[in-house]
Amino acid sequence: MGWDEELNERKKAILRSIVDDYIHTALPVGSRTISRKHELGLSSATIRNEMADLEELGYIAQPHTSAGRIPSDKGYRFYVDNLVNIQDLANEEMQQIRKSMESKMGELGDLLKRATTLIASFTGYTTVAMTPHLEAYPVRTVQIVPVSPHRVLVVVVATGGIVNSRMVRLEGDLSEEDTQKLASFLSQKLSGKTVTELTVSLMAEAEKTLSLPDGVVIPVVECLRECIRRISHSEIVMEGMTNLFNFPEFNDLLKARDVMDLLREEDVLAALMQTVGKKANLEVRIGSENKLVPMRELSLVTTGYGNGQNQYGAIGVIGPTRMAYSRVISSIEYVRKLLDQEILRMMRE
Amino acid sequence: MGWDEELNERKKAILRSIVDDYIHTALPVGSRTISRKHELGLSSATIRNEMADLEELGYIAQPHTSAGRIPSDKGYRFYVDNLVNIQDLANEEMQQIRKSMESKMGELGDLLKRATTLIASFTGYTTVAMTPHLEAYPVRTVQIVPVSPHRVLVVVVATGGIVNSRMVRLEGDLSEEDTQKLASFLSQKLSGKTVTELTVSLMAEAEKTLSLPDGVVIPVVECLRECIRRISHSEIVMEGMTNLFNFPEFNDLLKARDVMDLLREEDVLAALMQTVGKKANLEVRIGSENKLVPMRELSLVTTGYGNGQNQYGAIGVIGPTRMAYSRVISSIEYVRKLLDQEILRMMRE
DNA sequence: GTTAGCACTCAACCACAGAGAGTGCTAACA
DNA sequence: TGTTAGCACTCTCTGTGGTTGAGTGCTAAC
Repeated sequence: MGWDEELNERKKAILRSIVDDYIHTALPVGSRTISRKHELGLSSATIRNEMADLEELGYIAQPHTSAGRIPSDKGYRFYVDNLVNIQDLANEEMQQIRKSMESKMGELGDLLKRATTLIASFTGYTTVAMTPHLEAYPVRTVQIVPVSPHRVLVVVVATGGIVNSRMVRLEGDLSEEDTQKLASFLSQKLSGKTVTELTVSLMAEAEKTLSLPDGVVIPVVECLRECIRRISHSEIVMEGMTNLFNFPEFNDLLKARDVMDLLREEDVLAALMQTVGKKANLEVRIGSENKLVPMRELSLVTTGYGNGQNQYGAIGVIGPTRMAYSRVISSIEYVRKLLDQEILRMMRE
Repeated sequence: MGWDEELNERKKAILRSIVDDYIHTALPVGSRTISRKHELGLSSATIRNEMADLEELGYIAQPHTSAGRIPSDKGYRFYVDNLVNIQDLANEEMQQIRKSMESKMGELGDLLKRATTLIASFTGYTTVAMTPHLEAYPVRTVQIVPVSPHRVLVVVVATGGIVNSRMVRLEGDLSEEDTQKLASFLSQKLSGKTVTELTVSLMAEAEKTLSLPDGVVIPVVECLRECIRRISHSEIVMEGMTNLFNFPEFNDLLKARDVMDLLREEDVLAALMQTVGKKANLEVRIGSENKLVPMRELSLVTTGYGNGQNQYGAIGVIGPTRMAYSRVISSIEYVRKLLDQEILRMMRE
């Protein structure tokens, strides 16, 4: 990318000024504004000339002839890659986040929820988080707890404090002893497995090996399958959805609806975040860089999180392309750091 | 209420026409429209006279001098109490609902979610449901499942298939045997209790009676408390939130925001629904009849549900005061009937 | 008691002018 | 040669005034 040569220092400074200004006014910014507000020691005329160049190169655009310039997606991209100054959060802010993240009896879900809420309130945008996949969490044990004569609670414990349980009704009776047998059989078969190997053959084997009463194995295994599905099915947490209404770009009710509809669809969000999950690093997708059509006017800042090895969920911030990238990046990075630590702690236990 | 005398048959017919018309056009309805569309055999002039009376009595109002009339809250109230024709759902519609509600391995949460989705899609409004209180579900047993050396899963089973479980980390060791002892102690103490009697004295008693290692009882009881809190804390399910955007009354972005903010607050919704929970019957709150300020321009149709005795949750439909009351009432009533049946079935097992 | 007719009201729509912000271009300047 | 002042030009935005049309209330006739 010959970008470094394409723009001299002065052009970079002007582009930065335009983006910075536009990010917090949402108004096209003119040459005079820049020459006054930002101390570049240049007259508006000079800046006009440079802006004409920047426009020709595609970094900025004019909504109409007599308006100032707004950054294009390419402009934002350059800004994010080369110009943005990432400032650490203020000390009190970091402290506030740390305090909120410290959990006494944390389960992963709670923790993520808190992290998401924090980022949403610190950035003022919509924040989404996804829990890790099943692959990240091999099954540790399966327990079966008798509840009433014909009902048992199936509990699946995976590594990392992940638990899911579900009640199931049995067709036949199940003695205390048989319960035990079935549970340890299933535990043994599934322990360490990360993939759902709950095939028909497993059921057949269970029925043959254990000689249990009819109408017991199938419901239990079905239930187990559902539990594992729930663990593996990445859960989506979202906070600050209505934050987007604060921005003038969504004053148009039609656009607002589109975005709302997008955010309402958990599947879509999940798909969106899944593409991130594998990578740990911070990623910024600006406007048209997004594949999803309704996201074309939005930016998405994401990062994976996890224990530093292979298990990753993802967090993302969604806002207008005119996004306070600096603030978003520093917030999300800091929260992610703490999140990683907490998870590591939880896994170790 | 001298309403029956206040309005003669003709006035009632005209009021009904106005409400019916306004409900599906959202446009102020004029005298000519009524004399043409609805077959009352009256000229527009006559209707104008009657409308002047209805306005004086407060049933309808004029947005401005040269506009038609729109119903007032009082008008809607009269309509709902005296004029609305509740029509049963079509046979295919009922069948569709029945099919969706039939659950194979139903847990209450799933069932409610499905019911809510159904009503939202049948009415086109926002639908909210609340799970029943704890009082409805006495604790049956407490189970403690060992997971790893220092971690156990606490499971609370209440009547009616309600289960909640939560992982807790222990400070000290807990043998298999002690686990058993503690669980049966807690089960015994809490069984049948509907109120959380998890006082400090209980912990003290447990520690004295059972002579367990340090750092075990307190975390477990804390965890138990949390489980019970979760069961008792009415959960809110909502569907079709964005449906409201379809209505012109929310074209104003400011109003839309207000409503969104209202709906986002689970606590507020919970409070709203809780006032309904105790009563089983259908209730309609129109506009200003609502206590909550942001609800003053909305209507809320609610009904309790349960097993016919004392345990009630609630379902509600939220929409503009200009709501298709007939359709909403028939939908909600039908779903509630099925829901009651399902719950009764679940409780019996 | 009902209806036709008429004058009146008022929101909604449109056209148009003026203001203001910002530009591109030219010519002067360092 | 790069920078700047000046100027004509463009285009949005705002406010104003006139017109249209729906709907009303009132009066007088049926």
